[in-house]
Amino acid sequence: MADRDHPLGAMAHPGAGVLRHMPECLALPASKRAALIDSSRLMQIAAGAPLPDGVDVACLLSGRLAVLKPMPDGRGHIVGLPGAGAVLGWTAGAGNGAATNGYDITALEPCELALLDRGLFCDLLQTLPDLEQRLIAQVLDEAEAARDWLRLLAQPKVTDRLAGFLMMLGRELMPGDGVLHIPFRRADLASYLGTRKETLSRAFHQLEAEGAIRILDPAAVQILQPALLEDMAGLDAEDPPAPI
Amino acid sequence: MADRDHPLGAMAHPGAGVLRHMPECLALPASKRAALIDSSRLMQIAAGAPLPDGVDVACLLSGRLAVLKPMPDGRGHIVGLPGAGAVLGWTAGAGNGAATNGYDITALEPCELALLDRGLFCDLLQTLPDLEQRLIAQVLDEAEAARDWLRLLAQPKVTDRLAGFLMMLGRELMPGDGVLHIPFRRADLASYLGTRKETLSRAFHQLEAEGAIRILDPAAVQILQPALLEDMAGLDAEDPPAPI
DNA sequence: CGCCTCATTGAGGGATCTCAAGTTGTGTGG
DNA sequence: CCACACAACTTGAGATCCCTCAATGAGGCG
Repeated sequence: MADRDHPLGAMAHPGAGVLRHMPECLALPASKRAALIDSSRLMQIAAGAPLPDGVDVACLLSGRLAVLKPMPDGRGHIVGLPGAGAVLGWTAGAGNGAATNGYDITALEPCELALLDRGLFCDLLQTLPDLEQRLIAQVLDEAEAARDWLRLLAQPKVTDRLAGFLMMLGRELMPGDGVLHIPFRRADLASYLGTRKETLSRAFHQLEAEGAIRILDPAAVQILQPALLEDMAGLDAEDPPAPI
Repeated sequence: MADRDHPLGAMAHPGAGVLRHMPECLALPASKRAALIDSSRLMQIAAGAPLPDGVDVACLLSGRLAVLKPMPDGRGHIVGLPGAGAVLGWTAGAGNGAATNGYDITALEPCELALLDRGLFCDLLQTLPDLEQRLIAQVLDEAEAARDWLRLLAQPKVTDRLAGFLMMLGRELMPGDGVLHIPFRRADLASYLGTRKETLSRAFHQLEAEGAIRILDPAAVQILQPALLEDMAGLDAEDPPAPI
């Protein structure tokens, strides 16, 4: 197993902080749970920092990550925004490679990760079909989310794509006051949305002019009319309908 | 179990045709395999026809399907193009609903499906962890493919998106002569690629003018310069690089 | 302050959308 | 076989949107 003098491995009760947040997708019988928690270590990642190498199986306790697909030009393309409860690296034994399966993973906010022992976790998978089913459901949810991104990017107008992006970002991330923090620079967000930073900037200000949002600073907007954003992002009626 | 007088259930050796094509992802011990094949029925779907209601667990033996995510306007958005070997509906027990999990599934070509017995299949899943791992790998591959679609749709230019689409469509579907059948109407394909049918038509003819393809008829093109298409679809160098 | 990065704004040209008309191919009925 | 209707694709023209290049703020840092 890994060394015990990990940056955060020396704390007196390694499982205490983990236990407090352990997500429901890892609900387990008490004995198993205790063993898993006992073998876990807590890792914290600063906003903007990448997932360190060597992370094997891990569970995201708090914060939000960005999963980027590496591109030939050295940058990445946003591909998913897993939140608390996501389990990383558990599929590696299923035929893939490392914990991140070849993706770049970066923290969008300060994140807490529970590093789990692979051997123990794989044992749990084999003995608890229920756990495996929950993790499969998680993978299916991620695939579903990727398909929502597809629908979003298929909007012909940049302003509509931005509206959809804000809705997706806010769906699980927005506090009550409607203030949404945008954890991307303009150039990166533009790349994800299939446009350029200048056009994206204009799209932000157009949404503001239409009263849908208010720009607090380049990295934060207040959602004023979610319904308006949904309209722009959603349906665009076209020609007469027809089957394939 | 289901009735035995299914349109194709009355054939003398229901498993014979299935056995011939049974994909490797369903490789099983001989006895299990025989039982599964014995309980299966063969279904054929014409090109353009939707997957009939009531299909539970099924394995695609030949042909290609389109998975469409239903949209508010009644049309769907293309979300995946599973080919032979895909297993449908096996995740329903994992928390979701029907065989198609809420997607519209349509045959792009004449397809052969093996309809499997759910109870038997679930038993197999529980007793053969290897099988489940292969199916999980399949789900992960689908998620991966959805992410490729994301990259494709993030291209700012319609011609580039079309080039990428042709590459994706041809990756597993192209015969040796490079003639690619396009199983979508212009308006639908335009919707999937985030543009309009007129612009898409012009993009096709631009690709032809550049010598990358030759338009045989509206539903078939010959790929003349795959490398050129890859270039257009692939990398688009942008501003100076930077982390998130 | 100088220097850097990032966001914004402006201007011009190119790409795309939209509406409209023309073309092709197919099936139907005489 | 031909006339016709119909659907899908193509082409054209003008308006709009977007990309590109360039210049200007705004903020952080030595």
